[in-house]
Amino acid sequence: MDRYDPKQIEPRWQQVWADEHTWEVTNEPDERPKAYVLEMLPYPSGEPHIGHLKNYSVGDAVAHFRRRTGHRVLHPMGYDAFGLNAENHAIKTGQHPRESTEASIAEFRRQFREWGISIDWTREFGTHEPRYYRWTQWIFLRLYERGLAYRKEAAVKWCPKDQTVLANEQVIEGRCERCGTPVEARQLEQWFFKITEYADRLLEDMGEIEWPPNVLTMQENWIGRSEGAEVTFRCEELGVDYEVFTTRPDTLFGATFFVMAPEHPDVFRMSDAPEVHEYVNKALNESAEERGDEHKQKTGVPLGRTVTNPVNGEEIPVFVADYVLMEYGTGAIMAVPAHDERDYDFAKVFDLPIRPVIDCGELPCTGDGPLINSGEFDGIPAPEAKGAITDSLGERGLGKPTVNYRLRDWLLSRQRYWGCPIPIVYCEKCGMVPVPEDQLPVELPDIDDYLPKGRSPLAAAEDWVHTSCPSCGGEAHRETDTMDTFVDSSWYFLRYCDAGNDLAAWDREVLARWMPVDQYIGGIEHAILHLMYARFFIKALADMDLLDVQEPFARLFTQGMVTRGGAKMSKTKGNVVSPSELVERYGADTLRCYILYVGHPAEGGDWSDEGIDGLFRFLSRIWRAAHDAPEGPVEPQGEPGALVRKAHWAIDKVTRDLGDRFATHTAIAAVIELVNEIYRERESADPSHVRFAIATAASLIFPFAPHLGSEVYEQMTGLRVWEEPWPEADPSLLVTETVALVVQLNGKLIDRLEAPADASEEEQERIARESEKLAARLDGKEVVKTVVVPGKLVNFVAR
RNA sequence: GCCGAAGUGGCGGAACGGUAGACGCACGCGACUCAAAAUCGCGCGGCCGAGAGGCCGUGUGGGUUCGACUCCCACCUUCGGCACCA
Repeated sequence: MDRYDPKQIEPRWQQVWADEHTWEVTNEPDERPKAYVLEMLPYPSGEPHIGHLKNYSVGDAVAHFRRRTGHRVLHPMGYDAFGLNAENHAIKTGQHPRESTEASIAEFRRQFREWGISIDWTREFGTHEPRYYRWTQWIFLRLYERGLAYRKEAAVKWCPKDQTVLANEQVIEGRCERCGTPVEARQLEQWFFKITEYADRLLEDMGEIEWPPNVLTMQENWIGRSEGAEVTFRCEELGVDYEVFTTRPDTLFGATFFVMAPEHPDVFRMSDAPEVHEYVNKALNESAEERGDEHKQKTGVPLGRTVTNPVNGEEIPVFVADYVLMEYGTGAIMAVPAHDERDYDFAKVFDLPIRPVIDCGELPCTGDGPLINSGEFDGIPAPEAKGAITDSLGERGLGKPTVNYRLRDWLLSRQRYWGCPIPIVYCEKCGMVPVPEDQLPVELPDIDDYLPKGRSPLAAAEDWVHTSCPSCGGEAHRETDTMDTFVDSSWYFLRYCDAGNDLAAWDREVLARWMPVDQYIGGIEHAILHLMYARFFIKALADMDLLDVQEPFARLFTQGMVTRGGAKMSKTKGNVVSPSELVERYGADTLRCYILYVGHPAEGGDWSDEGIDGLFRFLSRIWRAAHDAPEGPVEPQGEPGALVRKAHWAIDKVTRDLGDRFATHTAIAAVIELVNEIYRERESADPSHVRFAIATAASLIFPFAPHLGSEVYEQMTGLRVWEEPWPEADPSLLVTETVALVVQLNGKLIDRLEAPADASEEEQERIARESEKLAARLDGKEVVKTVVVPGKLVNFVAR
């Protein structure tokens, strides 16, 4: 071999790592600190794309770095295997989702090996395997026992194309997250997880995790906690009290009407008029998109009734209007047109009184100011008045402080086939009965027709559906909905810790040895969905005394999305970049380095393979330097020269970039600089220095290009680089004897002079004053001030 | 509309308030070669200048500072999240 040939190098090292089980770790404790490094598990559909390569390249660099800095690293892999893609494929082709999914898994596995990712394969599983989903069902039953999984009829989001309900989190701008179809509202009985019970703890515990602030903010906004008051408006004619939620009890005196959502159960009780029925029906049949259009003019119908404003006894008219949402607050609002834009618009359309009660400028104004037209509260600043008015209502039993959330409970049932069955049976006598633990898993039966028909395709598997009641033995039928795939991925990281355990989902002690995940790595698109669900699961399981952590992921790194032509890669758009061709052409090491070099991995960007040649050249240069290297020891002999200093500089730079800030791009750039220096100095420097620099370059590039790193390091030292500790920079070699002292005049660079690195401020100033350029530029001007930055520069301020 | 991030050469991108453009791509020149590729070396923000050198330059306008890509204020543009949430 006389040129760098990844086709020879890469398979050889992959074989070594497979044969020797290099990346496997046991669950036995040892003296090293643990590090659980995890990338989000892939959703196996087709073959991996370049975004996967980026994700696992980042994670692998971290895993290697942690291993070589003395950690016992857990770095496992699995597959989020249930889901709609495989099922839709089955509808088209008749191929069982299991077959297409497992074919895809085989391809992902093959490529992960081809990329040289350092995975402990003994812990691998797919979430569609009964040995895994048995425990997903077990967790469901624990949540059920605790009242955290429940069935309820509610207005839910329905995707007419996928023929299934969706969680709120899976509706993006009124459309189905998966297929983009506008969703419809339906009144259905469904399974929910009570994530709202954890809203406050999901917020509070954000202080305990090191996550990107934008992700925390997104979750915070999603949870949408707002403090306010619950206020009672009584309808005397009906003799019914209606509660409303408001964040602005200070504006109560300005409430001039009252509005109910079309879904509010009491609308027809208020008025049975035909126009009311017509309006409600129309609103209910509108898509979320149509109804939510912000430019739409306000519509509504008066209900011919009044309710009493509790602060002043005023009778105000009641309307039904679709701008009020049933799912937030109580589904009814007090309307304050002077201080709420929506109420203002509505009042304008229906010519309702607009009464300012806060002196805050032009109406409608939502800001603060002193109260007016508010009786005894006049003059009080609005923020203060909130409490005062709420207290005064409280004394009369007509209001109290309360907190509301935007977050809704997690709707987890899906009317689809390819998912984890919900382990519940319905018995005519006993009602809803959980499947006993020893009868798990409830296995997914094979069926012929995958086409959804508004109910789960499982309902057609009659032999499977008909069963006996675990409680009384009588006739019963199984739940035919399956679980949202986000349930599967909300606990997979726990299973990796104890993947082979057939007796339990995990052994608590083993779990305690690995959890929490020290470094989690994945796409920003999961900022809310997966990352919030998993946090909820861990908290719920901790409350059941089943594990010992409160947060699953101690540190999170979100990589930016790789796009193509400005769009997210997808098979339907036909813009997927497949890594396998590029690996074929350049080798995995080049591609891995390239994707980590084009920019900080947290940044997204449009894919272009321009520049990949440069990284191939760079790795070739390392290889060739080693190939042509002189014989001898790798320990630098004699006085360390520029090359040895450069090597230590690179060690320091890569260590800081990788350890502190995931700056893989500047870390690789530092190794490139070192290699450039090797080429400049290799004729003139001491041979041992050259050898040391080459071995150092191999050692530093190893986390990014593990095959080449191993190859060159072995060639130079006879050792296996992954068994060697991470190099340490010698601080004495990071400083030089002389520095280029910058001379500035009024903050502008005018000269550079050589000065001793340890020169005192006075000496520095004296040296700088001798600058000929300074003298020429000063030209009679007077220096009025001198600023000295030790070891760096001297700035003369002159007029 | 609200919240957040970002605007730097032809391109991807560097730069604890202290030498703007590291490193790579593309491009140009040279060496090697019969030649080409590969490789090795050099150059490469703009303007003026034969050169030495000078002036301008980090989205726009202001401010703080001896000194601002970096901090503050306003604006413009792009991207991401949320969006009739009371």
